[in-house]
Amino acid sequence: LLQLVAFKSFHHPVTLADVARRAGVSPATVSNALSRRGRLSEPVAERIRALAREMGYVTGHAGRSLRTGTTRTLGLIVPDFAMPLFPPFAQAIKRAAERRGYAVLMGDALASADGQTREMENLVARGADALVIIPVRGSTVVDSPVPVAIIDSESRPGNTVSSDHREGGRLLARYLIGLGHRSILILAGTDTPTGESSTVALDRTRGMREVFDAAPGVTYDAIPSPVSFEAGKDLARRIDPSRYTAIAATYDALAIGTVVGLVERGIRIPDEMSIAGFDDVVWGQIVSPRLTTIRQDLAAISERAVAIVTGERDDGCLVPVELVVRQSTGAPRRRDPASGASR
Amino acid sequence: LLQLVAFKSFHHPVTLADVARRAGVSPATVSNALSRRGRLSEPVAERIRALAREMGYVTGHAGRSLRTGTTRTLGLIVPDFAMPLFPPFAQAIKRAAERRGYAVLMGDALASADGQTREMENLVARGADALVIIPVRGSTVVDSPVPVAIIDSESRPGNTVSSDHREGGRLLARYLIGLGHRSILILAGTDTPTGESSTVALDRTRGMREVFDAAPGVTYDAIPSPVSFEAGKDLARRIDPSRYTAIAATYDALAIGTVVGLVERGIRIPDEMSIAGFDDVVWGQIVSPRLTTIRQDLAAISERAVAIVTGERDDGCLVPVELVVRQSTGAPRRRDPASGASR
DNA sequence: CTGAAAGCGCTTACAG
DNA sequence: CTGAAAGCGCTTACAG
Repeated sequence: LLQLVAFKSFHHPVTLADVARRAGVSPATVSNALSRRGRLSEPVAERIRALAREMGYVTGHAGRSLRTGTTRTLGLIVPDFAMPLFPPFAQAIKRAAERRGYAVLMGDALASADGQTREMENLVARGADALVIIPVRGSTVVDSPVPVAIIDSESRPGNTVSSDHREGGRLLARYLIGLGHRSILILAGTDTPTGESSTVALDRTRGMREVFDAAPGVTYDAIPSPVSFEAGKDLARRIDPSRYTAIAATYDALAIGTVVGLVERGIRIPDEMSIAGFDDVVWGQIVSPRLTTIRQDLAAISERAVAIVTGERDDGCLVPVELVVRQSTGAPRRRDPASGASR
Repeated sequence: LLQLVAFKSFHHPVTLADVARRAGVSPATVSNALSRRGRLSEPVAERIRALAREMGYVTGHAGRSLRTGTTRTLGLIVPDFAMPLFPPFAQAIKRAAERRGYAVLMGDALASADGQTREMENLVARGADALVIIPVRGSTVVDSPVPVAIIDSESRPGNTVSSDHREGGRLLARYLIGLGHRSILILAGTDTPTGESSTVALDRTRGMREVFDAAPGVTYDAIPSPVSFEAGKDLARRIDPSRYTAIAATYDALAIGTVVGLVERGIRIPDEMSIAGFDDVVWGQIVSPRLTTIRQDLAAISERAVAIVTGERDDGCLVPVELVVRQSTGAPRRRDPASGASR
């Protein structure tokens, strides 16, 4: 238990100069053999590369950084790692970065705008070449000395990459109407610690409103709310289930809390109430019934954000989202059984 | 949407030499003012520090690393960020590292032993001063050129820091017996992709066996299994609920899957079946009923692992665990209603 | 096609 | 108490 594995072999790392000496050439030549193809005759280069490999040479990062002024490291700041959306998001960004030979330094804003700013300074001081930021809801991203890509909503000023949250709202609204719902409750999830509304929540709500407003015979209420699981449970206790046949929450955590709260009240889902959320978070597959949701394309967003920040592209984009139908939504069975149930 | 925020101010960073010039002293003196207290007269030092602050100087990491041979960066490798235990674990390790002025480079083994080895090489090449590894279940940690702290079980050879998983098993077993359970099913969670058993699962099972073996009138079966949520759901379909009054799974995900699977079969929890797990993962608070579990002290483990790897200490330790009672366990109501129900 | 030299930004041992 | 010098490990512009 007390023995430290692998604490033994703290060999001095082998340097370019070591390899050069053994190869009988200059360090410059080794460097050229390793990185700049075509500068040396292939046989010589290959001999040097083989030797380097055999000696276990790996490029010293500090030396390279100092010389090139670049670290090939990206800083990533997420709002809060404890929220289920962000670990898979971070994985996607890491993959996109690795494909380009970049490492990623993770920052966690711990759900506060100050934390976000602190992490920005931190990561820059650590030598991040660029930053990818998923901002804390309602926060402003301060100025940065290195390139920044922001992943948020199309409504954020100066934004770069975002899911088409508004279209997501429309997709969900159309789906609910198609199922036969005519009285819908929107849990807007717009309350933030800072008081500034989350543009993501706003866009999702706006998309739903557009569709509901245009649909004859459909009524809805939209109430502001925080976004957490707990908030959903609280709300579920106060909702009048006779007034609506469906609830659309702008975040899965909120939707899941609502599901759990309503189930505790003995309300059957989806027969008495349909519920849906946004983001396709893992929790949605654990709750019973499993949650219908709008899924973001994390891989596509990450790919673009990293491409921007590494200088491959300079334009942001709107990434399509997708409706994922599960068991928490269905035709209303209680109040308007006649109205075109689709199954 | 297309505009890049903060892309403007790519000022050349201000260097030590810049500050020195403006202060009319040598770079060495600025360095001394900034880092080595007492080398300069306080007024002079303070004047230089103020100037540096005003000029926005931050220590260039590459230069410092090259000179000192140290990066003050820790590499962390987790088995799989998609598993709910690891994001909060990573947060705890990051906090422990930050308290000591270390940044952390995150590695994700993506649930494979090869991935783990690859990440080790990666992080070392990136200049990690040391590594903290939570190994993939059933994997071996290969030799490393930098200090490594391993977070696993006391049964792993060469291990350094671990929760007292065995004691956790004992705690849970005693609790179930105290509730009145006499026929218990252990879901051992010992199957791993590599075929090597997970020592964590083994220790947990061992702790439970010890207690059950010593308790008169208690019988139990222990069946091997994988550890996922899906595996739990599958198992739940095949379990004969008349044979046991309680199920103890060595991981929460497995326990939660079992809960969901049994609930789908209409089995009432905890009246007809008590279920408990290990780790106190967030999911356990989303499932209904909420899960009784054994909680690890992530902060204490992380603190020690980081202390070891930064050279503050050289001894590992066994960290106590804690029973968290929630709604998924209770006195057996069905088969032996007489036997000392404790509530 | 190959090598010697300069220099990236720091810190520390040494000299004054 | 303060400064000049050396050097950490690389890469690249330049000279041969």
